[in-house]
Amino acid sequence: MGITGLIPFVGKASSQLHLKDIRGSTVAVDTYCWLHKGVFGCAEKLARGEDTDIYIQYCLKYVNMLLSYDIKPILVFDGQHLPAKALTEKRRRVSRKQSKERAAELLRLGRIEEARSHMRRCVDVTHDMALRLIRECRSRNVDCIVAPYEADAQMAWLNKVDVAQYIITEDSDLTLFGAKNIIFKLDLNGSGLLVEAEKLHLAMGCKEEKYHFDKFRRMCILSGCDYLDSLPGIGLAKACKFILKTEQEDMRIALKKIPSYLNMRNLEVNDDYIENFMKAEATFKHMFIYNPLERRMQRLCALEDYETDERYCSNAGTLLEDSEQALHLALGNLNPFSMKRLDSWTPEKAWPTPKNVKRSKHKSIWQTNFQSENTTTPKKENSCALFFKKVDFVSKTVNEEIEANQRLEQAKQTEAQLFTMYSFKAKRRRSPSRSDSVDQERTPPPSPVHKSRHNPFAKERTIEDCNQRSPVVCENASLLRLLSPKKASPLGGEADVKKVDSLKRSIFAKEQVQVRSRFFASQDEQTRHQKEHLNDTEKDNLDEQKLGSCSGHKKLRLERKDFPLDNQIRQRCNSQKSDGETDTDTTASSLLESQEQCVPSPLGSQEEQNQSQPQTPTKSNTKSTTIRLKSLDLLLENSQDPTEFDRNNNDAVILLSDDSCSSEQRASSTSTSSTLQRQNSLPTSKRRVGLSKPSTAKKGTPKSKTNGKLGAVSQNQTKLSMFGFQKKPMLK
DNA sequence: GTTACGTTTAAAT
DNA sequence: TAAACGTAAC
Repeated sequence: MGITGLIPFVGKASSQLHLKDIRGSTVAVDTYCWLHKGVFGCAEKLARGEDTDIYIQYCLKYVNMLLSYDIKPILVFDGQHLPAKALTEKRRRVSRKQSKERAAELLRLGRIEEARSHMRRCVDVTHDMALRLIRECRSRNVDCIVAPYEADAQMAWLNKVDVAQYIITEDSDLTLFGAKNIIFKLDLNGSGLLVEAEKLHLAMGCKEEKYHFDKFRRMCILSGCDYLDSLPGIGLAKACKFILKTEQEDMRIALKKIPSYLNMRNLEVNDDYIENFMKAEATFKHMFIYNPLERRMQRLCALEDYETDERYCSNAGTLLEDSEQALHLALGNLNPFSMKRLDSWTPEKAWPTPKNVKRSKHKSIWQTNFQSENTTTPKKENSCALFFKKVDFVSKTVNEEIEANQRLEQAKQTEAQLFTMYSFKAKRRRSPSRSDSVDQERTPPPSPVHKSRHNPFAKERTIEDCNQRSPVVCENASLLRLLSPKKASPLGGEADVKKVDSLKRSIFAKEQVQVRSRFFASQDEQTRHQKEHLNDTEKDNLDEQKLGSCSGHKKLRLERKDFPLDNQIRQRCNSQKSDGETDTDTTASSLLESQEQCVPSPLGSQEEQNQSQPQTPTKSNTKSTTIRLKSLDLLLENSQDPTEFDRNNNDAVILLSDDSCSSEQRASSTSTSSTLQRQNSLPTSKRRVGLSKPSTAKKGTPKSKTNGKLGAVSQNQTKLSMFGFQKKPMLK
């Protein structure tokens, strides 16, 4: 039941959280929440008495999700019912029975849909069902514990002693047990709502120095909780008002002042209510839990801690004298209601692992040496990040560069992790020189390197290279390869792999690459200053004018009907292209981008992606040449023949900036290579690849204004939209 | 503005 | 089952 309206009430103490933020931690899970949701999917089968494991599989999905984020789950189950909740449970049983009878009746009448609705209401989660899940978890080395009474108290204790740093539940009652970090509404994408106890004073509107957790708990009890109904007319708001007003610590005295403090003269606070209030408070403080580290039952908080009179603890459970029985109850071997032995599992015995079951490597709370090695809070991992070199040729100072380098060094330790995050399930084609390249990655060659001033992602070239080889239009090997694989990679597939490796090195190891979601740009100072004095329409006109006159651009059109995707990639793609991207004149960027959207992201949640794309412009903007390394990698990996791109006639448009080019040129795929070759004669400093709309373009500009074209870019402007990683740079 | 209460909706596949 | 929502009463 929980506290009505508590989650909205604690809004100021809550924040969105993703499981990736709590890697390496341990969470206690209110497993009945998952079981109840899982049961919903197979309620009809269960109501008919058919065997199903759908609810088990549903729970295991969550377990696996947690494990995938290197989070150790401890599944906590409810134990015996407290006397205080006996009435509630009885009501529920009656309600379920009625629902079952009604469902049967509706089925007889042929009203299937209505019957289904009632069938969902008549299914209960039994301990047998919980035991099935416990058995599955045991085989996966995932810890489970059955609380002597309420799972809430057990989880709060695990949180209190720091065995679990977070708690996953849907029950707002948990906050009253003193849990520190609670995750509500966790979904299968890994997103949830974190409520932090240390911020609860914000929700109450109380100064931190005047706040004590007891005040919050008393407020909640006053507003009505599982163990005590509220006084008529008292909700969270009024309870909060009263608690903040009273200075009296002794609630037996304070509660009598409610009518006068809240100006509710007709309200009666009798002795019964006060007695029950004291009992409710004691229940939240002193309920019995099981300590798996010391293998004994104990109270959540000792009575001495609060100098609580034991007579108020009548709803806080009783101590099981038989310690063996208490242990087996906690292990899940006993039915908590009948105390009947159902299983004989012990943590000491090595149990065989079923085939195809992957065991977690986390240390079990049931291991005797767990406490000595796991009592410290896991170190929060440094955020891994890539940095991008902000191409600001005017204002960049040496100090800034040093700072950026320092940040890069700090980020390096997590590069390996980052590579893992952005790796693909598709098998990587390993080149024979792979090991060499890995070594090189660790110890970059000390040779003098010529770095492009315009393209931070450009492949590094030695000075000798610059002298010997004719300059290429596209310094980015991957992009060039995409445009013209034959010309770009005369050495064949192996050379391409090397090029990509080198490209990666240049991004991840050498260059300072700040990752932005889709594109990054250095603003052309001249254009920017010019635009500052113009209104939006004039800005757009300026953009169009620049593009139209093509004073510095060359437009290449690669006629292709289909993009080279192997079946594996195609299967991942769910036609997520938006309307704007389904034009027949689809650009290479949008094609790549639409594919990119289909590639499973290590980040997962949409919300997070939004966060990581603070400057993501409108669709028309993102349609610009945004080519992601991941896509290129994927394409390269999945294309056995480097010339495969040519065989597929994709429709791609790439803008190239070139002062010497005075008019818009279009070239078919057959002429692309020659066009690129002509570009080779251009001065390096004037090469532009992958131009996109300037970031100063008015957000949400109607497509008609820009005519669906890419934005104008002046000759000094470098706007590369080639590697739009989704990882948000998070630096501390 | 707050509370109480009835109704609707989402939960899963 | 509980949260969310709408509405009426105070």
